Amino acid sequence: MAFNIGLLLYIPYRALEDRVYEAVAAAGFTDITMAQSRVFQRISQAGSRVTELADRAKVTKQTASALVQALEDGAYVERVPDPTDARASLVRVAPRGAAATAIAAAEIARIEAEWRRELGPARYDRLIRDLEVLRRLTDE
Amino acid sequence: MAFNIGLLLYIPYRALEDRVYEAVAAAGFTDITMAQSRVFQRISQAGSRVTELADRAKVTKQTASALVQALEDGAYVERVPDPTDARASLVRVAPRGAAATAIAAAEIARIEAEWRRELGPARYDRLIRDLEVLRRLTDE
DNA sequence: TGATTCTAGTCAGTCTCCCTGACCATAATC
DNA sequence: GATTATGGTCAGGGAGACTGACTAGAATCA
Repeated sequence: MAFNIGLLLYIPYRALEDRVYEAVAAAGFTDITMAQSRVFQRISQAGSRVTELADRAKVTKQTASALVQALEDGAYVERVPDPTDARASLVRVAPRGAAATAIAAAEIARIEAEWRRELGPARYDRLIRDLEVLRRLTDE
Repeated sequence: MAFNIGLLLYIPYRALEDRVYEAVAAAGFTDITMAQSRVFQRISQAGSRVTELADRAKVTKQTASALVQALEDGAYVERVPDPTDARASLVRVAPRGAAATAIAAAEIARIEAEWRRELGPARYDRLIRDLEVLRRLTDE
């Protein structure tokens, strides 16, 4: 079986996501889904609008809206009115969301350490830089 | 916004998949979905069993079975009885599937050429090798 | 200013994906 | 020969994501 670059990107991605998801669930955050976390990851420090999250996660705003609603129901995020636009609201990470983020970050750090050990630090850092180039190219 | 390695893998992957999907659809193969193509990609030359495809694509065999059924309905694959096991059948790529594969492969080649140009050939090849290491590590 | 157009977001409906649980038929094991 | 394991399907359900239609407020422009 020949692996194209797509699969080479996808397989480690999927493995990482699965492990993070399990770690977060094991810590008691069992009411969060991957789709929700993909949106969640894109919330900026100052708070993000639903439309903004939809664009970044490349889903429709209806989908983003439903995912944010579920995150809000689970107390992972909170919505506050946007002071600059009465139509909009800002989605912000709530304390419970921050707690889950900490668990996820710890697991990601663990995985990165494993991968870094496997490839060697220099090669790993280079890989990150190269992927960053592709990210900029494709994440317009 | 800080990008963890997960997002750095996911964003280019997603961009590539979207482009390939669009190219395939533009060539007239509009009745195929991404989930179907993820299973399709894992069919080996000699034919693969449904259970095997499920394992490789990391979905349940029920899911794989339904996706193979849809691919069969669209004439992308065909199922033949497995001569070595009366319970099993072998899923094989059918002519229409091969035609769609050719379109997809051409688009992937185009994207790879762009990425190779962007990174430079040596750096690109190195990236592929590094990703292959991660793939082996995570695709047990 | 007032009318038009644009934008943020929701509601409703539908389809696909993917899961769990139950089950059947054949194969492997003891 | 009985039990257990494996390949696969059927049924049912929840989540994700889409399109289309709509409301409220913002921006534009005549």
